[in-house]
Amino acid sequence: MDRAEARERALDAAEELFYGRGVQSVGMDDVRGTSGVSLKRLYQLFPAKEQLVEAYLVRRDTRWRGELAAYVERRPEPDERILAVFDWLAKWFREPGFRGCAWLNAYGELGATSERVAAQVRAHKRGFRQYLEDLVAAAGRPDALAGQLFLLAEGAMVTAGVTRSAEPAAEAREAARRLLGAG
Amino acid sequence: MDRAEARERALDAAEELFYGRGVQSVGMDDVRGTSGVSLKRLYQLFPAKEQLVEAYLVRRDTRWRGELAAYVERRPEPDERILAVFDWLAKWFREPGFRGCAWLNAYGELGATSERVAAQVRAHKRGFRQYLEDLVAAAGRPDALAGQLFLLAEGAMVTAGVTRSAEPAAEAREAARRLLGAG
DNA sequence: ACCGTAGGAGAACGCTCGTTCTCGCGTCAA
DNA sequence: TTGACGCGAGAACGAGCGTTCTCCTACGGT
Repeated sequence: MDRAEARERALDAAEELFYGRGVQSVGMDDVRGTSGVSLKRLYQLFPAKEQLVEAYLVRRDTRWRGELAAYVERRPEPDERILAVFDWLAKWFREPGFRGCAWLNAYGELGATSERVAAQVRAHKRGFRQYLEDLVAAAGRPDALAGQLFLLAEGAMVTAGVTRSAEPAAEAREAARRLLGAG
Repeated sequence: MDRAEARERALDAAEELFYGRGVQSVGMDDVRGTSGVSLKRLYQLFPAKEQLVEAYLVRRDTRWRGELAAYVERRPEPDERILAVFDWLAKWFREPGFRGCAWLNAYGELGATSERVAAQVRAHKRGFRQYLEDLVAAAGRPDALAGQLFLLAEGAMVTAGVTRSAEPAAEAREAARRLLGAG
């Protein structure tokens, strides 16, 4: 197992464990057990747990936004693309093991104590919001709409996480549809 | 200092510390130091830290929803009342020391490990949502609107917490106004 | 064959923190 | 006055865990 593969395995384990059980209730020893990467190697790759958390959030951010964009861009119409964001959320919420937004969970746990984690969360949310702004601009809609869609999406993620239901995605989609209709 | 006063002081300290720094980074010894209530007394009043957290969330829920209702009910018009919810959020977001929604923060920190805390969070959100449903019904608006307003409010709280800005309240208010206008 | 090095397993260390215990003082009933 | 009790201060205990260290094995180059 070379360095790159060890890194991937460590991040796979970190993602599964941190997202599923929360960061603080997972020890480095759990990451070792799940990944098969020894503690020594883990600390060579990530000098401290905080940096493993950061790397987990970075990698997940890339994949999350990539999958969203891939899904959305299958729709040809600009207005359809905007609504597709909420369809994708619904699909995500229904995945087994869904436990809310990884970044908001991490922020609740570590935002007050880790500046690196807080910065990652802000970067992810900024990226998502920027993506919505791009979709809104491409549809020739007013800028202000993007912020409103963003709030609907955030509310849906948080509510789906707490209530363990996919329903908020449909509610948010309907609200978005009405905002589009009225705009 | 009798039992009731000790309880209030303990909860005052718990609220200040848990909300300001997160639950996990505050020790029972910090609560003792801030409240002036001895550890022995604290453990008489709350047999475990988890129950102090629970009591903190319960008491804050009562006050939070009470203050919201008091603010909203100063407006006579039903539609105005709905929008007043977002004005109140804006006021809350601007308070010094605002650090996001206490319940969502607690959920991110403890939702995965404490069923009691998770239940309190769900109860609080259910109560808030029910309040919106009442306002919507009183305005003669369709039920579905309440869920949409709820998502806007949740999105605004979460975004205001992460970005340390009151702006999301105004964005959510504008979206709500448009949903009302279109409904 | 031999040495140097990398890496794995897991013990060890040090700190934090939830919870309990000890001790000593003040109070109040009889 | 005395003795039982409640309580505060803070030490003590024990578990969890991030991080480092020790020891041993395996292997690659000469």
